[in-house]
Amino acid sequence: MRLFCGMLFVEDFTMQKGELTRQRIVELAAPIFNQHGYAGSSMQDIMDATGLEKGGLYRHFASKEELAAEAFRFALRNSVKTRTEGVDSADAPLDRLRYIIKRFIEEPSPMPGGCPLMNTAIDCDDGNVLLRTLVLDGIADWKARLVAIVEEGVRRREVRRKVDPERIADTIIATLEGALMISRLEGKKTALRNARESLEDLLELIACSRTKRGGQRKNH
Amino acid sequence: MRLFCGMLFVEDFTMQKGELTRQRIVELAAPIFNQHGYAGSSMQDIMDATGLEKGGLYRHFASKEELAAEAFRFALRNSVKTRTEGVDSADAPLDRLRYIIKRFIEEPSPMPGGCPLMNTAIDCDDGNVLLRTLVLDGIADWKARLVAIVEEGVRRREVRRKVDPERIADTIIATLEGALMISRLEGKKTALRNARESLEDLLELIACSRTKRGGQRKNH
Amino acid sequence: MRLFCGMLFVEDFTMQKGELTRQRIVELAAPIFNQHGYAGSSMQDIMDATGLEKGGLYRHFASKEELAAEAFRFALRNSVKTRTEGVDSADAPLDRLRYIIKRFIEEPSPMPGGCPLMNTAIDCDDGNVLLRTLVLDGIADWKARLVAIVEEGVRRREVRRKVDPERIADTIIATLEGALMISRLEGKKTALRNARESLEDLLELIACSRTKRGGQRKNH
Amino acid sequence: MRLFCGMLFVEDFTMQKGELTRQRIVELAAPIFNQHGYAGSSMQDIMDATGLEKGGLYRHFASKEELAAEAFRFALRNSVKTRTEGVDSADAPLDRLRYIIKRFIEEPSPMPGGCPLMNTAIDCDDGNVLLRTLVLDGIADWKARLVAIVEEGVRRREVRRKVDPERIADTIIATLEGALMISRLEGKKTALRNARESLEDLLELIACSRTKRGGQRKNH
DNA sequence: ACCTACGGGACGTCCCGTTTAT
DNA sequence: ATAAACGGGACGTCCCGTAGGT
Repeated sequence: MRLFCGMLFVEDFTMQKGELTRQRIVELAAPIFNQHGYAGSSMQDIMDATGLEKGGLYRHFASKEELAAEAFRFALRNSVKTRTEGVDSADAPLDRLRYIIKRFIEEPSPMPGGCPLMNTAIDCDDGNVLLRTLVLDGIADWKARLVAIVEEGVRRREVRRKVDPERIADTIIATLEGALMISRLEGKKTALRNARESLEDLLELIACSRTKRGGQRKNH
Repeated sequence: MRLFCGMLFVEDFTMQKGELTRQRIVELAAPIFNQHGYAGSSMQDIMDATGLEKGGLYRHFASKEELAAEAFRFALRNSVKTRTEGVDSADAPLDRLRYIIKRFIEEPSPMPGGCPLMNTAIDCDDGNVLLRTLVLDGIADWKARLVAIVEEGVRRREVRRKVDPERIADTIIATLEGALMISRLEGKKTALRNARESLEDLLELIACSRTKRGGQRKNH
Repeated sequence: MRLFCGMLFVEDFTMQKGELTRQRIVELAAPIFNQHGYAGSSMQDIMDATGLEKGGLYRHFASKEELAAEAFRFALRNSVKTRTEGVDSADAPLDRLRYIIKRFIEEPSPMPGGCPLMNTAIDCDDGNVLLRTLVLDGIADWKARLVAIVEEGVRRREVRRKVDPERIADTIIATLEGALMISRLEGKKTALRNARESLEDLLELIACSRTKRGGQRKNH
Repeated sequence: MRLFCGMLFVEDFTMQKGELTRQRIVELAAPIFNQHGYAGSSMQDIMDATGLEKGGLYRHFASKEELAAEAFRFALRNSVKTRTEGVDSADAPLDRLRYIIKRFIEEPSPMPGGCPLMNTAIDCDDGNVLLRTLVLDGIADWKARLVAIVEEGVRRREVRRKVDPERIADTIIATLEGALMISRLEGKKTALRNARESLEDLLELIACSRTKRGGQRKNH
């Protein structure tokens, strides 16, 4: 039996009906929590979406919080997958960063409600410890991935030695997430496109040889 | 009677007791809504914070939504005020931008819970139309302010002619807000400081004479 | 303010909205419990019937059991009222008994589901102490009423002195209730009509002068 | 293999273990359903009584409803058997009726919870079609038996020609069942005894020669 | 401005009837 | 025949936002 489990195909000959139901619940709950937040989503909403009753839900999850955590994990996995799909098509580290930025702008989130990381980061600003940890991990992962690429760039002499990889990672993440927020609010992609342009300026700035593409740029 | 003076409501000499109470409610409700979101904040929470009973609250606000709107207005006003305080100390447009960025980093938000704009933008992603409009206005104001400064820079020959002021505005806002989010999540200011550095790179990039400060920069 | 409260008009200037709602719940719950029994009726059924939510119901009744008890009281009051309406039109005790029997046959129960006394008697055969007491009281009341009429008949020399009033009361109640059960089951009134005829035979038997109507009877 | 002998299923020599278990389940389930009704009895109750697990139960019965039906059949068979035992000791039709009435009063029901017919009649007043049919059949059987006796009485000139046998049957059943209900409720046999006396009056009334026992009666 | 009443509805527990794997 | 798994749904508690009365 071949099962789609988040971003991975998992071979599991023993997966039970209950496990499938659990998966289904998670998949349907994820967009709800992502759109309305933890407090703004009710178990009734999940019941409506899944067609299950209370009993069916609570058999698979001990509490709303646990379900929300699972749903977040799923949403994050999905987002990461979409955002990183095809990165390997580029070889040069800077091109990989450019690809990632482009991908983010073009396919902001496969999950209704925007970026699960940002949504949940803000939603769980109060007590919810579990969610908070998960978001923190998510951000750390993302940052690590970007840092690795920048470091690889330095190693390959494509990126200047003095550049702080973490600064670049932070900046990319911050700018993209912030722009996504504005973009969603305004209902148009301008902010995202503007962010992309500025980030590409930034990449050029940290590149070893600036002259390569600099002359062709249009806006400055 | 309330008088709007600059960014703040100032009590008139004839302000009634009721009006004062209303003001007090708003001030105490703002951090609550900003921290826990609309759905996550209850009238009971407001009661606890103000020491008033429900009836007392509903005497001043027709509904929770109205109170939340008022609270958001207050929170936004407060944030804007804090962030723009002292901008006039700098004269050159680019310096003003630098000042604004520095201010944001150092005094991220006087309102517990972070930036009301971002929080509310994400919180009201679902139905809440009133709040959504207010946030949109808030972002537009902020953007307009930044655009005006960049335009002034162009006029003064301090900023290159080809630069799109809106792109700069979008980038600054996006990067600052995104970095604030990360910063709050991580519980340390690194992300904000990194964002600042990158934004200053950006400003230098759009400045007419690059040579001025470029040589002194440490990281590239 | 004039309120219909079960079988009585009650003058109550202070009756609140909540009390009205409570009344409404009872009135709508009574037929449900009477039809499906205690275990067979759910609070959800009551919610559906009243249009209220859980909270609205449990504000007025501490538990399902309490609501069921109140509903039974209402159902019983209603039944008694219907069955005794117009008894006073007859003066002679035996005629009053005949009238009561006739009334029972013709208007077996105003409450969907049949006689609340019988239904509840059988339904609460297990633990439910509260309901059991109420049913017992209901039966006792009914019996007392019939006993009083028979005794009055004895006093007026209309009924033979040796007749045991309680036996007559028990017989009338038993026969009517039993016949009603059969009647409802069969979906036709034959059993009730047969019971009536037999009961009238019985009344004639205990009357002082048998000759009066005996010759005119058709079936024996 | 089961053999129907008189009123009971009797085990054949070749009866399998499974069939025995099924029989045992029915016997233990019958009093439970008879006492608490269909909705008030749970499969868990049956499990507790039989010591079987759910799977064991469902091996023998496709559903709760089927088990309840079987249990009712058993309970009814048992009741009928007890009530008719020894009727043949009397020869004269009226005496047989008197015997049946006496038996009913003295041995109201061998099945805990009272008469299965009455209990189920009232319990299945709502949807349950299968049970309803069984009860209807049960009543019809009983009535037929009584009608046959009365008709035999007419044939033997023991009962007046004009008497409607069905009326007598209906009256006897109704009165006995009604009295049983009262009796069980009150926790004493008075109602049953009173019913018996009245029914004996009735029998005397339909008998051809009244004089026989009339003079010895005490109460009128 | 307080206080209470009101009805809505979320959450979670428990157990029910049924199915499945063993 | 057992035992666990499954999804349904009942019950009841708590608190929410709101409305009125005082």
